[in-house]
Amino acid sequence: MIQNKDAPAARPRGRPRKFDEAEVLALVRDTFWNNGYAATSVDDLATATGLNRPSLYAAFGDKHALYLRALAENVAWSVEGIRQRLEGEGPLRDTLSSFLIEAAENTLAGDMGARGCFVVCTAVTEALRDSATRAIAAGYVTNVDAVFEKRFRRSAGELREGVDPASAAIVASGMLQTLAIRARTGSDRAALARVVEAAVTVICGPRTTA
Amino acid sequence: MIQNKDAPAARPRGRPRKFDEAEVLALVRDTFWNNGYAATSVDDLATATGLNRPSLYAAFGDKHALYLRALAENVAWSVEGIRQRLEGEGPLRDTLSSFLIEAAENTLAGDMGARGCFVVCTAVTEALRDSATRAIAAGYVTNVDAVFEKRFRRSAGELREGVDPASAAIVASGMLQTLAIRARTGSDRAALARVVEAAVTVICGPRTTA
DNA sequence: CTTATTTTGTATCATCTCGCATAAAAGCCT
DNA sequence: AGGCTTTTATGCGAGATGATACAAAATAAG
Repeated sequence: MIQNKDAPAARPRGRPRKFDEAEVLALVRDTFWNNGYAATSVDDLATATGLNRPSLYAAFGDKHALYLRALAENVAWSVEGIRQRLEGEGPLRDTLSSFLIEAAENTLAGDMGARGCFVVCTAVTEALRDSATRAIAAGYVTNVDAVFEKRFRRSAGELREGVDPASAAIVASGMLQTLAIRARTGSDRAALARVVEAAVTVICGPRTTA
Repeated sequence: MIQNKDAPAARPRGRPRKFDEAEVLALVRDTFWNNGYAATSVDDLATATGLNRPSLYAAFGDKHALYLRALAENVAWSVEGIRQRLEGEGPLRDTLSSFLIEAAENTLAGDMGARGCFVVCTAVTEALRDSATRAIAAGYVTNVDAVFEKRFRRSAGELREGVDPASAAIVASGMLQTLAIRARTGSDRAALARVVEAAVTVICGPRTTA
């Protein structure tokens, strides 16, 4: 009873790991994100993480399991991030606009250049051959739609007339995807800003509407 | 002068080819389209086309050149197809709606399942590492935007109030992309129809507006 | 018929890739 | 200290992959 019961896992048993699992997963995710699943070799992952292949296999399973894990975590993290950034109490137009601008900024990030969205720009390619990847990607699409719809339902009065929350959500979701695609294909910040402006306009109406 | 001057290339010189270049390119394109660039081996292409590797190399260059060629042709064909399908004289809403429904139908096609759009669902992944692919994909995005914008400018009066042709084009282009992404991740025909309906509504206004 | 030219098809080569076997290392427990 | 357990690190092996060499085949030109 002198021992605390929620210590940091109490040092398991054998030789301690030299890596942090979350950190390694982030590096793995970034590598897959940059190159896609098929073009990433396990060697690439080992180099990127500083681990050697057997350590990767022991900790996470094979390449496919590693990809699915990184993808699933990214989806969960991403959907939750969207939810949080939309929950503000201000005018819907402002919330949506600043959310999309921040999203655009995220798609422009990346150590090799604008990398877009992990799901949209890498998982979609694999989705046809790999049903597990497809399922996770489908979950992303569905959940993003749902998050937008829930938020829009709360402020349904601020949507353009005749645009129901579900439709607005589909459009917002689609515009989020096009931001990623455009960033990865070379669109610059100004071009993405025009995308954001267009999205906000069709969802909330023209700016000088008040 | 007895010889015609526009005969079918007048039989070049040596042993004749046993394949049609356009047919082979279509099969190559389908293979890349299904699996993406990185996951497609030259062996896969040889099997799909019925040619052997040396014939492929001799006729088209290496795998990368083959991909770029298939991609570029698909972009040109695709952009031109969009342009043609939008040029009708009827109400913009109807033209846009039936165009998008047909586009949705196309994204659902594919011998392995709904394959989406060649550019959006395969080239985007490679775009970060490969500048040639990125350039072609960027050209697709830019040209689709331009085609939509031109069409919308012609019927600017049928756009929702406050939505300029350029913004409408960005939204239409983005919704076309999301159709591809959704199809490839498993959305069914009904779900895509809702996407089309949402797109038409935000661009042309609610249906009962007349 | 012979020669030149081009394509086909088999075989080959060097490299990459995945996944694992094996032994050394590093920490716990008694 | 000695044993137990888990991780690390080197290395290996079967197979895939990209690309080419080379000879046989097929056709036009002379």
